[in-house]
Amino acid sequence: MSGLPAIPEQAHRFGAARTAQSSALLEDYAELIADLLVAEGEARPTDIARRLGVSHATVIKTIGRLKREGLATARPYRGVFLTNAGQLLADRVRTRHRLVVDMLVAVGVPREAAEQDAEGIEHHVSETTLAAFAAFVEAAR
Amino acid sequence: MSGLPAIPEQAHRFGAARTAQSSALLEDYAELIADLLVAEGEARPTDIARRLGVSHATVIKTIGRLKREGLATARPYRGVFLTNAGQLLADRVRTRHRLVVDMLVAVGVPREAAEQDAEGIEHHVSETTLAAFAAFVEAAR
DNA sequence: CCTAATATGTAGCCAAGGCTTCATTCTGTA
DNA sequence: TACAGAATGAAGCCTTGGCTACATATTAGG
Repeated sequence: MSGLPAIPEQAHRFGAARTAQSSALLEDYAELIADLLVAEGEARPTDIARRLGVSHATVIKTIGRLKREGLATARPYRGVFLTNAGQLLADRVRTRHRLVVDMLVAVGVPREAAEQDAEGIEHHVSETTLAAFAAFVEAAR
Repeated sequence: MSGLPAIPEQAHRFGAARTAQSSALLEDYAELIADLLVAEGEARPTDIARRLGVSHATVIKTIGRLKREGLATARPYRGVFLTNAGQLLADRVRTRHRLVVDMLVAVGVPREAAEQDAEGIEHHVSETTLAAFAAFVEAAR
């Protein structure tokens, strides 16, 4: 009863967590780029770098990956834009992010800690879990 | 009101999430090794590999890192053991893991999804948030 | 309109965390 | 007890996601 999970079960869980992690960075970029486009009208590598707290070179390299994955477009010195796929991703991520924060707050987590922890948690919330959060937050209002 | 967070604020959040991620793997290993020691009396690289769903070579390399960080000891062909620091980490991680699962279940997440998502979520739950979870789960019982 | 400051991009380095391949050591059983 | 099969470890490769340093392009002020 208190033992370990079955091996295939446990291997699958860890594998899924690794998969989620590998899309986390692209999700963060998509959301941030979308936010910058709304707030500032443009998304420049330098601004992205400042907000992520990394060097601009790192950002430029990652933008290349976003392009390879069909999520963004960018021309030299002209800023970054999202493709339809990128915008869709950003929308999903933003909705999920808000819901995670709301859920944390609803169970009593202080706002500031909720905002902080949501930044990492959000990437590991499945559709099933998200639906449960939505129902819970709704009921708690 | 609906704009972006302040830059230092946001950079700090992303930075903290990256830091949390970098300790995630060691936390998983510590917890799994502790569980194997209890359940089987020993923690062999092959068993660890099967449960994580990675190759044994990857595990052996990571065990080297655990040793470098003072969390584990291992002699060739003799299995892996935890140092005091490693055992402490494992205990903390296990407690946190259970609490995350319990909280998810308490807000209505199906058990299976809760177990799955907790595997990724747990690494991003701060002490503050953990305390709130504990209070919430307690009250919900 | 020139020039200094800023932004962008390129190159090359590093560690982490995967992998496969191959050599070596155990170990259980015929 | 010998040996086949399983476990272990080492080596070398790959991608991600960081970094610094340097070169180039853009832009804003005087």
